[in-house]
Amino acid sequence: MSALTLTPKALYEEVAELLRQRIFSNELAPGSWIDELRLAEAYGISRTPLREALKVLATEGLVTMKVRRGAYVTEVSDKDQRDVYHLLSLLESDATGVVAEQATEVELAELAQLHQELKAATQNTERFFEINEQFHMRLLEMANNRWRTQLVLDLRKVMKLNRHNSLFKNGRIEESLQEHQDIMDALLAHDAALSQQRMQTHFKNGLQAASSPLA
Amino acid sequence: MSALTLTPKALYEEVAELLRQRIFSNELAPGSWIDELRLAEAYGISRTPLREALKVLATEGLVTMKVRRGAYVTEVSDKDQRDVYHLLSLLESDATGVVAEQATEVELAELAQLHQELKAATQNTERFFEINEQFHMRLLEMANNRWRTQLVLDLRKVMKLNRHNSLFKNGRIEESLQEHQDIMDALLAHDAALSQQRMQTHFKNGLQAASSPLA
DNA sequence: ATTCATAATTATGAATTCAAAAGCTTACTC
DNA sequence: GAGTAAGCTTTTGAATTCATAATTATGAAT
Repeated sequence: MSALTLTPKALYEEVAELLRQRIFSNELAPGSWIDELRLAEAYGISRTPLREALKVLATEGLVTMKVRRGAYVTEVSDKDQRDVYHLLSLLESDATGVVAEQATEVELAELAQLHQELKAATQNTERFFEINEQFHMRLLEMANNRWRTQLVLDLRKVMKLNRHNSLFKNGRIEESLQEHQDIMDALLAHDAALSQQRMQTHFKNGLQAASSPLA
Repeated sequence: MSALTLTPKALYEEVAELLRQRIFSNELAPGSWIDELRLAEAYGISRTPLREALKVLATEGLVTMKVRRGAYVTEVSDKDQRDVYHLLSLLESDATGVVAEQATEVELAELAQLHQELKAATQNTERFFEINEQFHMRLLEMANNRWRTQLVLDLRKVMKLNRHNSLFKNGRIEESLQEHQDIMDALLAHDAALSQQRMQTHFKNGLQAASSPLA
């Protein structure tokens, strides 16, 4: 028997997630205004939960609210992009240090497993990207600070506002994989400082790879 | 002629701020449920903007929403407290390094001025706390990364959920002031690494001072 | 007296309605 | 033809209304 309706997520939450998807897919482009009536009708709901969702997205920074004008998708400048990326680097490197120190062998084995899957996915950009994100998020969870995990989740959302993120500089995937290998090695050796430093390098290289900050 | 109604803040924003105040003042204690009808009546508004405000606070982490149950003030455990504090230390130290490198002499003079005011306020705990916060926030703004500033703002809100934060271990004010002096010196010398490290020390000592993490 | 079932009450979630501001169209002036 | 003002339309903001889940109260049975 399957557990249906475990916690029937609130409607406004579901709508918020739908909107995020449309924003990340660029269907709702940065700078474009959000038509409440049109969207509510399209989703077959009233404006009330939609407006609640918009306020959540505004707090996350994905949309900007103007009084009596409505909401538009936030435009992130190149500087914003770099600023957010800097914070991701800071937070995730810190988390990596914690994991190197505190993770159990079982947890490290799980990361190693994800790393293996990553290795196997170098031919499939989409899948590589996906597993890469899994690896990063799983590591964060192991670092066991829900606030940091939440911050990183939110910041990654903002990064996704820029569409050309999913493109890759030539050879970046191989480079990225090697960096992951280096990180993995340092983690398995429980070397906190080295793990942290290598994660930092990983991010630094990701930024230099013009348009693929998240791999 | 004064500029009234510059941007007549949205009602839900004003309500959110009122709720934050009540939460920080412990009038709405952690764990207690929020009665929408009662509050809306008390504020003389309908439930709609109140509910929007609650969703914002939920995204900030100040309240927790349970489907079909409503919202209650988030309870932050000791671990949460430490976790959030760790992130504040990380983010603010990083900002301090940036300021040491990039701040103009005019900006540093402004910080020095705030430091002087801090020095003059050691007899007034309330005021010391206030200026201390001003110093930290002004420094953050100078570090010029609006995303980091926002994160710190949100995290500091969460810290304020714990009431006994405003108490001070004996002698902590003098200690804190000296640490600020050390930070100020390093900043004026444009020594990024040292500034950063001293800010980290400042936070570390703040945590050890049992119940006064933010000074 | 305690427990369980059912009815009444209350509170939340969401749709609908209403008010008012912003934007747009049209017509008029120069 | 450009500019402006009046009125019309659209859209947002907020109150109200409605539906339903959750809680509390009531009462019967063991």
